[in-house]
Amino acid sequence: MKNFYLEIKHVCKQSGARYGILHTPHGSVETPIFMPVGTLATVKYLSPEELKDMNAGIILSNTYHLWLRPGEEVVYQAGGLHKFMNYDGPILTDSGGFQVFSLSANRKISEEGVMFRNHLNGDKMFLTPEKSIQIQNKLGADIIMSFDECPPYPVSHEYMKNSVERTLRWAKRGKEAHQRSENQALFGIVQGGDFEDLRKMSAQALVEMDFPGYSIGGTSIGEPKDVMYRMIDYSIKYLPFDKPRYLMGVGSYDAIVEGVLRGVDMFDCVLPTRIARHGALMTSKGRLNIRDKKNEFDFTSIDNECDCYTCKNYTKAYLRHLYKCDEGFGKRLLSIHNLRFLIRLTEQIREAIKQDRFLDFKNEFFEKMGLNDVNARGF
RNA sequence: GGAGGGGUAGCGAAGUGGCCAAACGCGGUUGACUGUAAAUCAAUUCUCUCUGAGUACGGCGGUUCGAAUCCGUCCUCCUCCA
Repeated sequence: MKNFYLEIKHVCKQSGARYGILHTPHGSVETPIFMPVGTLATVKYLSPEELKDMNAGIILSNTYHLWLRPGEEVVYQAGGLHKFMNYDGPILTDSGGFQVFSLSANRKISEEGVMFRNHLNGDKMFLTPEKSIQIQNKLGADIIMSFDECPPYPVSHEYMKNSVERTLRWAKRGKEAHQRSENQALFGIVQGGDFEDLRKMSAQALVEMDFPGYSIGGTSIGEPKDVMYRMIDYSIKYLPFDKPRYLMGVGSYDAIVEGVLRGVDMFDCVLPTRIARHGALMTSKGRLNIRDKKNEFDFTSIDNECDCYTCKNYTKAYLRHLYKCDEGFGKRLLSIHNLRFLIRLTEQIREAIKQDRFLDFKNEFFEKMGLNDVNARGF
């Protein structure tokens, strides 16, 4: 499609990491990019204006959730997701595939699709690759996802092989059902867990089908970090250079840096917003739990290196107070900070790539964050 | 003045002879959270020289092998009647 493509502007001579511009029907964004998640057509607690202010480029929404409420027909008649939620930047929708994993207690997977009971009232629902694409066509995001199975980690080679093969057939079916390929970019999703041969098979088969972009799925579901990085390597080596690569569900700052090093262009994650609502913050000195008593009389900002609205205007003592009183404004301020932290991180990453010093940047960053052990939990 | 009902850990509130350092909720302290079933979940919350010991269920004194639980007495709070 003409109005969707990745323009690779620079490859870091030091690291091989890439800087680019992703063109979409709703504007262009720089990559590598971190995309905030707004499952129910809203990034929880934040307005579109606030997202713009923090330089958020693409935001996510979710097929499964919008299918249940308010229903894709409502969004369609509203004029599509952009109009419905008043966000004129690029939007990406996930296919509902991840819910097959996260709601796994109530589901049954077959060749045709997935039978499951929804989380709202237990109604039986049946989602297929075609149905997922049809819903996403109606929602109208700029980037949409194939309907995949995201098997848990770990799982046997046999199970994973069957799953990957089925997910490939689902990708093909979804691609054939896609009615709006001129203005919605459908991504294929590489699966295969920690098995190199299956990642290879998955990636090569998807490339054969020729998608405008490729996602790497099945990561950040409980596996150790070094395994996650291996999964990325196993996948990316078989993906075309000129197409965007999207690492799904990854949003810890160390994994973003490691992902970029391996050639990832796009990241999304609920982590910054969810942990913000729970009082945990990403800072240039590592993790901070705002609830802790040590912040009671601390009248400094969360992070003196941060340029976000929250850090410019509010103290830890005040934010702790709002948190302990369960005030929505506190969740909003903390969400703004964490999102801006990751977005600013990607800005720094892009700058370092352009300057051919991304490896130096990575080493300095890990040093600063105290992340010497690859599996240490920076976040 | 009379009748009745209460006083349990920071607060509320169960328990009414041994399984009670005392359920449960709130509050407090801390941890977790990765394509959002998440304003959620978990741990911890009398003291200490802590796989044990010491104090503790309004105060004091009894009964009993054993009391937050039974008896006496005092203090105190609430409701109703005068």
